[in-house]
Amino acid sequence: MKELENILEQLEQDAKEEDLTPKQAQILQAAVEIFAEKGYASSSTSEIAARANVAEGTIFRHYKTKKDLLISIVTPFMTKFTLPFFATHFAKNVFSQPPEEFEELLRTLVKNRFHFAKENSPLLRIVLQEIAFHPELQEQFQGVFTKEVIPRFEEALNELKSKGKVVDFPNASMIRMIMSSIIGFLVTRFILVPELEWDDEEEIDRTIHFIMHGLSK
Amino acid sequence: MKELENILEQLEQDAKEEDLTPKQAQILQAAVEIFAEKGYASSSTSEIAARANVAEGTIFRHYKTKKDLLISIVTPFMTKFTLPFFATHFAKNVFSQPPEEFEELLRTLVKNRFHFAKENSPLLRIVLQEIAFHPELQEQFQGVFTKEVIPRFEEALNELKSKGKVVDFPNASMIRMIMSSIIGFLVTRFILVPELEWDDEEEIDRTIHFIMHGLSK
Amino acid sequence: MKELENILEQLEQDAKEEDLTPKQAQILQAAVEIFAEKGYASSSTSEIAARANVAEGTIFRHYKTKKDLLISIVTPFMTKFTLPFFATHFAKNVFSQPPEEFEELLRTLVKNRFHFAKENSPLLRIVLQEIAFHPELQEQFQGVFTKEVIPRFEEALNELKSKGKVVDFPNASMIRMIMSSIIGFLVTRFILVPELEWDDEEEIDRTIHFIMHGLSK
Amino acid sequence: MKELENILEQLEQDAKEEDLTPKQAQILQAAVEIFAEKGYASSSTSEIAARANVAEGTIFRHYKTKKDLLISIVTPFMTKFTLPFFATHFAKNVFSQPPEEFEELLRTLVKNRFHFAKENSPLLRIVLQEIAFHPELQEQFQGVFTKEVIPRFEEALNELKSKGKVVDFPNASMIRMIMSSIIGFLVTRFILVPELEWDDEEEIDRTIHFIMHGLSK
DNA sequence: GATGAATGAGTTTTCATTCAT
DNA sequence: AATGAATGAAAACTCATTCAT
Repeated sequence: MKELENILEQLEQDAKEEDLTPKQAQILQAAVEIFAEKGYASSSTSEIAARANVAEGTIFRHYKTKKDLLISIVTPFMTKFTLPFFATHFAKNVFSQPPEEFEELLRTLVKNRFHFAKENSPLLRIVLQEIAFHPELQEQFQGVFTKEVIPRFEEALNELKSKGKVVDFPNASMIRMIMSSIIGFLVTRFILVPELEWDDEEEIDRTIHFIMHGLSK
Repeated sequence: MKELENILEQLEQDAKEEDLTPKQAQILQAAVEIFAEKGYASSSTSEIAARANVAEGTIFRHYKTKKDLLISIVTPFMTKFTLPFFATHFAKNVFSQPPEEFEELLRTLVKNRFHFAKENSPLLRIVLQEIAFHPELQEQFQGVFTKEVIPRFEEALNELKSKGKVVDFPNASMIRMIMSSIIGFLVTRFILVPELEWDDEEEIDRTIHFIMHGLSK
Repeated sequence: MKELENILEQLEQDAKEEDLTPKQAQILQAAVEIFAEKGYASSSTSEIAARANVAEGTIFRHYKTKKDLLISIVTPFMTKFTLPFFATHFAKNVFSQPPEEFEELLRTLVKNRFHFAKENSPLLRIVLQEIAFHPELQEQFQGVFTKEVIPRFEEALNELKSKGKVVDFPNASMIRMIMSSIIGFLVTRFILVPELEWDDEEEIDRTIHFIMHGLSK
Repeated sequence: MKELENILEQLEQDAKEEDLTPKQAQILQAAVEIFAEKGYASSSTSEIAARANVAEGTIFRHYKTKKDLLISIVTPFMTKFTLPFFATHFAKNVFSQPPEEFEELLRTLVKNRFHFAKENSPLLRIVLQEIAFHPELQEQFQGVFTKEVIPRFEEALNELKSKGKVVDFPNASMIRMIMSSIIGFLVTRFILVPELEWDDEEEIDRTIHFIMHGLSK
């Protein structure tokens, strides 16, 4: 069972491998599109059924409620987006490296998430819009974020601080700045003005520059 | 007719000055609260009416549609939030000043918007959530932003670049970075974790530091 | 107090002579227009108020209910339209005359009602549409019609029959035929295709011809 | 799939043959009754639902709007009522026949439409009341009437005129007179005073007499 | 007399969900 | 598994009428 970056393609694959029935995959596809277009609350299950070429009842055979459908869509995205923030295949002690290493790591991370966002921008949109209103999603996110992302960030930042390579701000502030810059970039790139001609390589570099200099003493 | 920073207090004032009937002010109050809590699409006019102590029909006497109500709430906020980004009371040629001046300007700007956001955080929330789904709001924002904010930013950035004080990135990128940092801060401060004990002065300074260093060569 | 054929002009006159306040006249005017356009049930008092340049409450100061307003409009029209079907100024024994006289009488009658309909086509329209649904109107009409119109028709028809000038159908049938022809003409002329270029004189003559020959043996 | 004259019975048949669900047929039945009683604008979908023993939502599953329901009711009636005015099963050149033939044709036509009106008087009522207010209905009627009815009438009238059998009025006038007489009869018979004891055969003959003599020189 | 804000009962319409087939 | 007709609760919205000013 191959793992794919594009969650929608993953769906098709899952369908073939019978993790999902084909109808189920169609439903998820349609739901992602429609949720992204109009938001969860303004999307109707009947419209989703229509776009999925499926009877209205079929949705509820697979997902007990509409909310269930949302969660089934958002959960895998959230884990896949957040988890590999410092993915397991990075060297364990990547942060004991000199700061150029940190920059390099950051660059990899950003490129990484960049491609993921590119492949899944409707999902990114859904998460950003809906997380505010669904405690279930917040908890999920909270869990993954505080358990996986924060600790690794802190590890890295503490290391850098101890070497005097970065300014001595609270970790929370620094993480916020880094995340704001990255998410601000992704949102602008894929949601606000995706129609622009972007030089993505350059823009990533600029964002890295901004973060690295921003954190310097 | 005094102008108030807090848009909700402004409502009460407007009501007294008969720009608005008292019921109308109650409706707006209630709508802001409920829209912020559950989002526009999940808010029902009947709930708004109940919270406002008003008959449901009364809402529609003053606002032809529910969407109308949203727009009546968001429009004044958007202009007041965006317009004074570089308010007219700043010295006209503030940007011909040395870069310390820019930093000072930025600090004023951030404090400025910080207080506005503090006073109006439910409105900030509403705008961020709803702008994605309502073309009317997008246009309004677009208009005010490209006409008022962008040109002044560009003026300042060009000046700084010509003096070699900042890195030579496209203006659009730089504006995005600055805005991401500010908005990321405001959102974290007032929406994501408002319950935290924040040292606001310090945090503003850190954010300024991050932006100024981030833009340096 | 002059009596006018055009009921709307009559309104203005009444207003001047203080039978009606000016606002009241405006209300009636507006109501006639709107009732004729969309029908009683689909007309809203607020729209009437708007078109009359009057506050919503003002309507109800003069007419206790919306239905009241309808009746105030329809009643004078109905009496004026039906009553003079064989007006009092016709010679009492007009029907003891030879049949050429009947034809002449019919012609006068039709021209008469023709001009009245021309002046008051919106009212004609309102009556035709609404009489079906309002027992009050039906009673009124019934009263005037069976008391004033039928007896005179019968008188005339009996006379003609006794002279062998017309076919011997039941009076009810004959009245129906005559009325269908006249109303069919008026409705076509003023309601169905008023935009056509009509040669009214000719058309009236044709209608008379049709009725007279139709009733002949 | 038999074709029935009574549109309501047709509904039941359609229901059995699964053109319509049973609930759908109940809805149409109830709607016809209620529209006829109180008029379209004064009928509420909730009352229709109640009379049809159906949830209100069920109406909207089958008919997108209340107007849609009206149109679904009126359209088949209008075609069935108007189309066979000179039905295709009449001999093609029926009008090249001597005038007795025309009278016979007219008689068939009237009896024809008489029975149809008898079976469907509520529908007749609805059409007469509502056509004035719904452009959609007007267009439909216009279409069918000018395409099917008028040309055949004209053909017949021209033939009769050329033979000097009838008076030389414009066709439009003659058609109006004929139609007024027929519709005036049907309306009186089935809508205005259906409770009367009518001798229908006789009354049809009288109406034919009236028309034929009316059109004579 | 005139106003127009306010009402609340009623209207059309939507929609997630159920269930018999 | 899949369908789609049916539901009923709730949504947005309308409107005749009242009433304080």
